[in-house]
Amino acid sequence: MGARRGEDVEVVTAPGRLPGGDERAVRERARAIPEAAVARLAVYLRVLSGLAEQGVTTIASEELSAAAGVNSAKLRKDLSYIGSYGTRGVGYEVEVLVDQIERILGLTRKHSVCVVGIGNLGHALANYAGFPGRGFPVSALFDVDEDLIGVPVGGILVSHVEDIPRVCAEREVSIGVIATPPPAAQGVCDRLVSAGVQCILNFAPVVLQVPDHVEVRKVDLAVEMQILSFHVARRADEAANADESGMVVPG
Amino acid sequence: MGARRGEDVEVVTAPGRLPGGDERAVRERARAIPEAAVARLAVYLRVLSGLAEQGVTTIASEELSAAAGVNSAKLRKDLSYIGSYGTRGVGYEVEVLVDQIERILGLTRKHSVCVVGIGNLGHALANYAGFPGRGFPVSALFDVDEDLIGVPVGGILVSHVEDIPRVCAEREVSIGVIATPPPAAQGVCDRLVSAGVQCILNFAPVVLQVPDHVEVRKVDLAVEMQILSFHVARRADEAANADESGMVVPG
DNA sequence: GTATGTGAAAAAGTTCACAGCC
DNA sequence: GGCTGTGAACTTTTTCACATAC
Repeated sequence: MGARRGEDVEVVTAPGRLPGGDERAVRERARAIPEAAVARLAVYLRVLSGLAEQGVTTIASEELSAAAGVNSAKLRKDLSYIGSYGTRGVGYEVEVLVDQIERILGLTRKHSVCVVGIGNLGHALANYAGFPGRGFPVSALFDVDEDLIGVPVGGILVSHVEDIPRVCAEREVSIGVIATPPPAAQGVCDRLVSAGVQCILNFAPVVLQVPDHVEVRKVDLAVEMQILSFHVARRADEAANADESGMVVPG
Repeated sequence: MGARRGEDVEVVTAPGRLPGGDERAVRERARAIPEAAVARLAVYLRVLSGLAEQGVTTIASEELSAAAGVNSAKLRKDLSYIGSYGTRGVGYEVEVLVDQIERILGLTRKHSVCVVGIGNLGHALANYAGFPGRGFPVSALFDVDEDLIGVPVGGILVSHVEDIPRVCAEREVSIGVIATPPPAAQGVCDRLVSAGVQCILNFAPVVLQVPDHVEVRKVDLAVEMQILSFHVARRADEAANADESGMVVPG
């Protein structure tokens, strides 16, 4: 990522420092993109794809950031993590950004997905044909319900949860989506992990315990609702306070 | 690396700084619970409710934090934002924490929810009878499809999107859930806002534009998948690098 | 003139470590 | 002894502001 620097700002290595691990740490850090920035890059990508479809070829940070709901400094900083692809005085070429973000996010390869738990939600997920933002083909479905096994959902036959290891290996599943009832989630997770799945998207309201090398992201409806509830409450408080211009709060 | 700030750089207020709004800002800050902590409080609440059901009456930060998937210092800090309800040398009373967290999150009152867009996902959401973590009754459903209007889903009749203002007012909806196709989302959002809904949970892959007083949270499948994809890719990179530096890669 | 890219400052969030209380 | 509560240290993330390039 050839950000060129006039001079090498040599890190004046303190003389007593770890010799071996240091360089690698530095390289890793240089390569590292903040987690928060990764999430936003995905958003920028979607906005950019939309723009490309509309025939927009060039865009300035100000405009792109507005469309993505962030401020322009943050957008530029985020983009700077992946390289320097803009033109000063002009802006960014939409197509270039799309390509670069896709590269960074690893979207140049396909990631097979399996969905475990074909209830209401699992059904909905399986039917998101090809999963939002193509590149994530759903290639296996699992449930424990005998009545569902062998039934096609969104074009894929449901397999039994017991077969997770075999089926996931065969179909090279790299991402597992858990949409089971809470009590089943940890067990399913363990099976996925032992099947070699390294990334899990968890919709079950449970905190999954996984080994370090497995990445879990969770989507938690109850938590989201409660956060909103908190904001409703706070707003009510603020309104009350504004009213009184100050003092409050009994235990 | 030498940038330590050992001594108190006394904040000699630069004479050019805003003096007026300062006090209020300070007071607000003192009262404020970090956004990140709010999300975790909701998780603690769930874990605690489970414990209470199992008859556990007292728990130490170490154990509770393990169950919630965070470290104990963070847990204690988070709890400290809502008050001091623990006993040194002992731990926390489960019931007390449940009550206090519920109070802070505003769960002592009910929040009526409406779901807009009764497709696969909306259907699943509407059927989450009473919504995860009771206290969020679904009290209205909306769609544009004439064939759906008047049909009961999860016990509630679907209304037309045009009726959002009237129905939301009647049923005192305080949280709107958007599960429409992307192109419809902003329009629906505008309607919800004009109906006085101040909190929105958005499942549509669009960045919603709302006035400042409206709180939006989004659940974005595509983004979640892409973040996982990023981690798959990074892992692959790391494996390649480790290879280079002579490490043994596990199968 | 205009808009990027980026050090440096500020803010937010996390972890440490230990005084204080049981 | 054991565990909470919390200032202080540290880390990460965001914002500022401007040199740099077109």
